[in-house]
Amino acid sequence: MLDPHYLRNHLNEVAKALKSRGFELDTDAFAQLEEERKKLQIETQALQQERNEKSRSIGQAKARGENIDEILTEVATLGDRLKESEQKLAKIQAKLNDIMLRIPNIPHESVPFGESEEDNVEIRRWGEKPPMDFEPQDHVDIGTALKMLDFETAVKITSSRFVIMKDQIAKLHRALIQFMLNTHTSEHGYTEVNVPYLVNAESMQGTGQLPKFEEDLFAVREHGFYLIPTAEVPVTNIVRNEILEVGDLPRKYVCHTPCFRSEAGSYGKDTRGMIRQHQFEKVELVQMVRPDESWQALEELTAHAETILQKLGLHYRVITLCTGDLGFSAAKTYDLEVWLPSQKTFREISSCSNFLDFQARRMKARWRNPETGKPELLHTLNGSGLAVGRTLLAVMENYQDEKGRIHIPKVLQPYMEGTDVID
RNA sequence: GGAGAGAUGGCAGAGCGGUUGAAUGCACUGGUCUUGAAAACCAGCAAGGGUUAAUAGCCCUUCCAGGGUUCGAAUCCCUGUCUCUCCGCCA
Repeated sequence: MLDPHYLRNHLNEVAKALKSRGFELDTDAFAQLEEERKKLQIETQALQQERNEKSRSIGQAKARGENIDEILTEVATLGDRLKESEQKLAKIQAKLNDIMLRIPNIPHESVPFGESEEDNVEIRRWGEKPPMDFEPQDHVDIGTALKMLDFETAVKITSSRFVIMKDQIAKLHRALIQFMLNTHTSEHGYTEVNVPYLVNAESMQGTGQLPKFEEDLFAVREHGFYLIPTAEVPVTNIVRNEILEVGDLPRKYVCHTPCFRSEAGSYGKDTRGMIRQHQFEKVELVQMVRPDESWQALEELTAHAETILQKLGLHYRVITLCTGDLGFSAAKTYDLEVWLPSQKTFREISSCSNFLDFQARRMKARWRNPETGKPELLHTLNGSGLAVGRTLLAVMENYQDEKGRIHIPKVLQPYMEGTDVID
């Protein structure tokens, strides 16, 4: 959520910035609602003040043993007027709040302007394409031939966009998780957490999935829970409604969870293989930091995610998302894209974002600034470190040989009990 | 799932329907004392919002959440959520 104060006073400026990411803010309607709110709020508070004063004088008169009939008649209609005013105000505040919750974050000034992913800007590359003097297969063909990926049975059990991993592929998948968690905890200073996979609506609102993106989520409606689309939701909400002391910052969490996405609206997109599944696993990095440290934290967090790709020896590039491709809550996002030989292109494997105080304001996540002594909103960041399913297929494709075998990167071999090739 | 108890400031913990936004302790901040620290003593210290140029005043809201009773609710009533104890079930 944007700062309501700031929005009110810089309405046109904000509207212009939001337009760069394709969001139209109806400034006239907002300004009018805001004016109404102001009038009603002043009126309501004046009535409340009057009630408080009269009630207090009744109490005092009674204590002195005086007659209170006169004051009581004065107050007779006050209750009804106040109630009416309060209800009107509540209604308009709810309306404004709903609007506020649906306004995306303002892109940071360093974010390149653009309309779609076409306009994203590559900022660096690492590594090289693996040399292959044969036509590379995709992970579906490799995994199916090995009888270690089974899409058909998963359809029987559930539906499309699910998969069954078996044997050495399942183990490789598990090895990747362990490797990522160990790297981030031992080398990057993150604290490992294990969190609920079902969350309530407040948590979803806190990180920005609700109210606007309900159709992207799976829900357990009879309990009012949602399946998490990313560990970002439960992990970031750890600090919801908290005031952290300065010594408690930064908080750096790493968390492995399954992620559940309905993929509404992506019909026909990436239908083959494990690129886009309803259920996939991810190791997520989440940071809560002092506001003056968040931009540096974004660079560090991105580097932490990159470390995984580097240790795995996977060729990748880093891009800055342009204004039009930016996610709802993010002020700036770097995507890591890994090379996929079968598609002869780079595909997203991590997304690292600074949300500034956008999520923190929704969550009331604060820290006590020792300079002012007052609670202030903190900044939140997160990034995949990495998406495990996509990393798995990147390893399968980049480390395949002409016989359809998969060679295991050195760093993973200890997690594979010494296995160096899957065949 | 059944029975009972509870939910108050960063934490612990009082609180008669009427200056209670809330005693007290801890923590924290400032000061005195001290070579320094500790201790002791003194003082300060909830959050959110409105108005405003203002981090000045003034005002409003908030004692789990949502309703209700009342001129007035932390205090009374109803509903929900959560926590704890016991029983049942269970990885």
